[in-house]
Amino acid sequence: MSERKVRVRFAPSPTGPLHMGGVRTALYNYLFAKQHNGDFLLRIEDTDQTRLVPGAEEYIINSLKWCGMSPDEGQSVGGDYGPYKQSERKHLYKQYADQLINSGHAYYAFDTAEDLDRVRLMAKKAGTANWQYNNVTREQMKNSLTLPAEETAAKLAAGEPYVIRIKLPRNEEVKFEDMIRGWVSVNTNNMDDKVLFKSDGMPTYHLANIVDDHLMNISHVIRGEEWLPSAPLHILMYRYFGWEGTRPTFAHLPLLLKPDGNGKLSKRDGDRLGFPVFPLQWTDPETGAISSGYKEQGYFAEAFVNMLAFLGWNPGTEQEIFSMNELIESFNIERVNKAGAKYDHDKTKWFNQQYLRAKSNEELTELLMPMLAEQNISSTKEYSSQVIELVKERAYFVADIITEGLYMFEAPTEYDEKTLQKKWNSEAREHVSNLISRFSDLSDFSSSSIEACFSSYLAEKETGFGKVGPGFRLAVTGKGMGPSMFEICAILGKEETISRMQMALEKLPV
RNA sequence: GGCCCCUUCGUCUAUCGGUUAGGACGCCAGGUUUUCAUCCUGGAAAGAGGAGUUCGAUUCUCCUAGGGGCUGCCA
Repeated sequence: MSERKVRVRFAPSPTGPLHMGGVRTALYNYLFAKQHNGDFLLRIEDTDQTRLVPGAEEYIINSLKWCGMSPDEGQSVGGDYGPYKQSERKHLYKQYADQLINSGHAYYAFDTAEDLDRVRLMAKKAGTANWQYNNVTREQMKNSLTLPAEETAAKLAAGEPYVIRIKLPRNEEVKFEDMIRGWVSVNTNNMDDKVLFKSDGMPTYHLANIVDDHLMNISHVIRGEEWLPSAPLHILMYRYFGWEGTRPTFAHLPLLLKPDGNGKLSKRDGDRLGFPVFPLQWTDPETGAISSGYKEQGYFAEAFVNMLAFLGWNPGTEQEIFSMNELIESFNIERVNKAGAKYDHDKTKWFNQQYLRAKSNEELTELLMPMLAEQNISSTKEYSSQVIELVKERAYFVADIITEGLYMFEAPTEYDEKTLQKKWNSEAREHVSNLISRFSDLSDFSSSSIEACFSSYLAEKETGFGKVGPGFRLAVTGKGMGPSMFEICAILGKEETISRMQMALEKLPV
């Protein structure tokens, strides 16, 4: 049973940007494939031509790429089972729908959309629950089951629009084993005769999905829980097609939920709650509205992926930081939780911080240099690296190094108001002035040397750090808090430090 | 409404019948720090409720409640 090569697919619909829930589904597919030396495919499910959004397909591909989950096969990469976009496979599906009609498992239905609307409306008015086209109501509808054969033939010959619906049996228990949920069972009386083939000549998800998974030799279907209710339908379809022997194993993933309130995480929650829901920034092609992305917000792809992996799965150990390779090794689909998980943005930030700290100063320098250039801040790699070492511990994002330590690159242009009022007085000015001359005499302007000089000054004046420190910091950095002043000054250098102190004395009268 | 799935600290979760119910995020307190951040130490914080099975249930079964999903010629 386990000789079959693992082949999984991520099959998004290009109706908009892929959100983080979708990315996690892709991730679990990817991890499962890689740990079994299998294939990870990307198939674009664009059977609903009315909902296509320009740029969405490209966005999906770019998102997977950013996350480090390149498909082995699929749209944009090719492979032996292409094409990998359903609209390009359109010609394939009709024959399979016909096969089901011929075997008595499907039928033509001629009810128009308006007919159905009317019936549903009437049912609603009559106070009955949602009307369904099922093994009871189909008797009252216009289809090849109720119409005389000649009339059906005539309608088809006349080119009258029709759909093909599956014909579900009455009162049959459909059971299947889900890798995550165990046995799931549904009675066909609670299911409806889903449309398999639409009047526009395109298959619906249900048909295209089953046909393609079969044709592409998919071994495991790992998808979101929203598909669980239609899984029994799919099970039945595999049976009716005679493909039960190679039917993929199913795994339905728990959903990602809103951090507050109820419901699944949706595209709107990001703006409402102040965090991105998309991996990459997205510009709506129609409205021009911009939705922020994790990448643009400064998250490392590894941190984003690590966070997503832990939303619904854990290794059972206390390790939380996992590289993609470690995830591939440790992932176990049977350890995926059943219940939905609320997204926690604080935890995401924490993950990013962990990754930031794990990076070497060299790596961070490479990331920082272009950001500095963008802001027209000139600096050498060597100098930047020193600043990184200094402020790294207080940063969550690479950009924080600039916002936290801007004064390391540029002399302050403004001074913290609160510190100014509380700590800047004639005494503080006096100390700064005195320190200027002390510093001028220093030949060794290292952190320890500055500290020694500073300490002896305090001793001499018989005063404490609290009397001198804040004004000193304000003069040099413009801030009321920050890293060690001695290290700041050592990195800035003697000349710059003294010049800033002099500037403060000029600009900040008491 | 119907059907299906789910239910341990605020959040993500560990526990595969016997534990002082563990960890992480966040929060609080103390320590370190001239300051802030970091870091260290400590703390508060959970088995939805009710039956049953069992010597013993967070763990197994059932019921109730709550949450989620689906209920389209959308995926």
